[in-house]
Amino acid sequence: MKLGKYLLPTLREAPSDADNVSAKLMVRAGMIRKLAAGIFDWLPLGLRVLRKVERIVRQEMDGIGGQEVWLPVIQPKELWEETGRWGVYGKELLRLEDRKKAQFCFAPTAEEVVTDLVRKEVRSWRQLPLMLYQFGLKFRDEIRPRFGVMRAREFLMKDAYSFHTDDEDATRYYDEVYKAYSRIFERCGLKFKPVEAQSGAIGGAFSHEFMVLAETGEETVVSCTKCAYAANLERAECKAEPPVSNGAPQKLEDLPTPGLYTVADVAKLLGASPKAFLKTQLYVVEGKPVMALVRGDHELNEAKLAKAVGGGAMHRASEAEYQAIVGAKVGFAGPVNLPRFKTPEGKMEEVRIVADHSLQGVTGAVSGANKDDLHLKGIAVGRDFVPESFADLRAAVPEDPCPRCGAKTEFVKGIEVGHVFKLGTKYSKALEATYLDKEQKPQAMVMGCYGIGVSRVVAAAIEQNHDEWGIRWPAAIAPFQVALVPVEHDDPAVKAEADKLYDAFWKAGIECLMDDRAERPGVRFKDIDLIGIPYRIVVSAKTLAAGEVEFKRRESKDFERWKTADALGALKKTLGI
RNA sequence: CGGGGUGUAGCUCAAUCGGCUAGAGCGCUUGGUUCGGGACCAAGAGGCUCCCGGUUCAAGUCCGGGCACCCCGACCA
Repeated sequence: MKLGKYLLPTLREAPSDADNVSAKLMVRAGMIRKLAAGIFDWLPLGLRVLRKVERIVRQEMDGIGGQEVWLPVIQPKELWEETGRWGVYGKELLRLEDRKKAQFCFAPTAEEVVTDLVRKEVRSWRQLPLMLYQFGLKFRDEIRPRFGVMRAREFLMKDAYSFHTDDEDATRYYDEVYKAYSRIFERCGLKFKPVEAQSGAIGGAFSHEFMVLAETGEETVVSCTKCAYAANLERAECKAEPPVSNGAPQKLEDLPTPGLYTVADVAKLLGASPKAFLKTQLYVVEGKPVMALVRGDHELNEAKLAKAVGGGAMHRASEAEYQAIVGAKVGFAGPVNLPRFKTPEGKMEEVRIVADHSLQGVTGAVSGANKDDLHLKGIAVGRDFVPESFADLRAAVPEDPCPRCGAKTEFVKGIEVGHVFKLGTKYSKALEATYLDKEQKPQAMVMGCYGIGVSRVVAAAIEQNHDEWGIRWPAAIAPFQVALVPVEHDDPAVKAEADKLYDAFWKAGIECLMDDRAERPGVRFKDIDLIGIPYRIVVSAKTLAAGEVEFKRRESKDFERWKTADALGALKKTLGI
């Protein structure tokens, strides 16, 4: 490719709305342009990188027996109603209507469609296992798109779905995909870490996320400094701690606390540690109130709470809901003497109480009294109230030991680029995707699903590989392998040599970008650095006089001189081909 | 969806208390001098000042309404 006619609009300054390093650099390097919030044009240079990543992913998917398909982005409502997700997916699902008023959505994922295809076309155990994958445009109407293509609304995803006769085979295959994912991110030149994850809206038994480690990542990973344990903070387990000792069991007593509604305020009044408190938070799950309790010095983890209460639509109680449930101002709720509530059907029911497992056996605790300006002290868990269950409810902190080996943990930031789920039979049962086993009995297929944010990988690679001058592409995903810069563009000898090398490189299968613009050398060097081409060859009258060209690596300040006749061979050696 | 902020040339930004023909730098075009790390000189092109309405002799500037974008909190590859 020659730059003179290549659509590569590089910018000296980043637009003010580009909000992180990769977004700024992608815009400056002429890879992308923003069309609307979370929606981007991909220009030729950006698309080349995207395709490079895509090719690596495709090779690895094919390598584990995947078969590429192409599924619709416009999907009928009926299919989504069969799995119940039309109702639960929420506003993130972009819904559309055709001229006949039929309802559709723009694909945010494709479990429904692929399972529908398989249920119609696969009947026998002999056809399993089967893995189908695609590169598909996805649209998720994110509340707040940001960070360029890293959290876009429209993005390119590789989504893969596997179908198995039984759980054992699905688990075996999950492991194969896991390994293939590791190879993909390695080949892309990324420093990454697979971590245990929440399965979220897609559902399923267990899952892992692949995190690209970068300071600017949005995810927090809890990682053991000794063993292999790593988990998304949302999911990081906390071991039950022995009950804090607050002295001998005490009588339950009123504790007037006018205007003091935070744990910190009341602790100060009492001169007690926040550990002696039962921190109370109210949620509404499937329309019914739930009280969640953690120790005063801990924070609640909503994802864990959701799991503990059995899933379903959940939101934190609003101020009005809170007051209706406990009959007191916010800050004065507690598990003791909690009033019953009236269900929509008019029945009176106890409010469900779930407590963090570190609260088991605690005595002498303090909590709200469900009356304005009043707390209770001397609470004994189990004596004064009995929670429905004890569970791991709190958010992990860096001080927590590793739940596997007990060693020190650390928190690191990551960008989620891939996610593997073991789905089980959630979708196959809902959509009746069955096969006939050897005894001619219909059985639900066991499924797995596996995603990679292809466009996000591009941004993540930049977050991890850049310097003050611009991008530094890992060789495997660089848009071009080498840049060729003829310094004196109007010198016939220089031009002839550059053209000769350019042709020879392409003939040898080396992707070469020649900057033949009539710009001053400095401008062209800056642009080549900005767009991050790994290697640069400069042809100038000066070096040509010695029958040489100059070679430089993007990450290095040093130059090499190559004889023009050896340039192709030397470059091939550098590229390992 | 709450809370905060910003919309002026392709990009980054000015424009005093409401007052003259809305400016600068970069980029773009033409000519010239330059030519190994974002050169210089000269001449140009380029604006529904986000949109609609209002106040005023006068609105980029004030008021009302909308829209877009960005930032801080709940979802996800």
